[in-house]
Amino acid sequence: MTLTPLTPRSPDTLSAPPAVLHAPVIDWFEAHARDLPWRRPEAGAWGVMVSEFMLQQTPVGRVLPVYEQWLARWPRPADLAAEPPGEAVRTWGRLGYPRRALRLHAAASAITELHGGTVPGDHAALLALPGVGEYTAAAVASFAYGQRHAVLDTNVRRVLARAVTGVQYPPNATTAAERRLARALLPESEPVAARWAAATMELGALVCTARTPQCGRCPIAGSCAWRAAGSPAHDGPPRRGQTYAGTDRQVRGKLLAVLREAVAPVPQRVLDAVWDEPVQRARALDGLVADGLVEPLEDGTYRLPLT
DNA sequence: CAAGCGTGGAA
DNA sequence: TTTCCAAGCTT
Repeated sequence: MTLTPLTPRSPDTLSAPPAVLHAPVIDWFEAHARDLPWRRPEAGAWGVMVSEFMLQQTPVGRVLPVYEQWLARWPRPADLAAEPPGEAVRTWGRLGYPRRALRLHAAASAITELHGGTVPGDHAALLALPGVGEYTAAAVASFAYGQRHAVLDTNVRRVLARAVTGVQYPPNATTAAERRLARALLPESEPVAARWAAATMELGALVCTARTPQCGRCPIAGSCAWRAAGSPAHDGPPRRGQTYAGTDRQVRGKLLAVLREAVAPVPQRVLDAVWDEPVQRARALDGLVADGLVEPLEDGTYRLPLT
């Protein structure tokens, strides 16, 4: 089989969607997909949704144990909705970005009240749920309900940037051009499109990785525009890195860690011990309260929210 | 639309 | 050691 390298071009000029990509990527997926619990049929739409929340900016390996605990304790949205949001925050553990736990709890409540306890399959209804954005709505509709959507996560964006556009990395923020390209590449058949979405994501996660892509194991290396161009290094402004040490985020993390472990309301002085700079400490705590992650009590103690 | 939001593993 | 980065969302 001869693969013709794709030359860099805009989606507007795609005379025909390069279906040459579909079969190799999907075949590779059939052979190499990881056996993840949220991909098994018994996960259901709720399992898929829980996994998508947890996987927002958190690696698979750290999600796995918490996912299992979560589904065992709250097998349906209504089970979670019946408990205080603080229990969601506590069970979230150290996955990071704990507002996601709060939003997942709020989403479970909305699903219970507005959708009879069943995760909606409608893209717009999904998008209306707390914590569900463009990516997560498409992912749930596609993975749980087999629908045809452009599922644009960081993995897919990187695969398309390289294989089709011919650059090492996608832009910092998702662009209209990327959405157009992803839509143009979507297989016509609904089930094939759903498979394609999962397959491109997995290819980005396992082979077409950010740092050291394993091109030797890539099913479309022969038609990759980036390789055809000589694998040029990223050109442009450096990708925005995140600092952490000394930030409010770090302080928030320390404060919340204390509250997660506590079985009773925590006195102010215990929280004061986690950070010595009082202005930043107060700002961080205020922020947690404002976010609804922490509940201040009349007596000056704090706990995870009951409401 | 850029900034803010956690955490830990790997290079 | 430092830096990068991991299935984003909200404001």
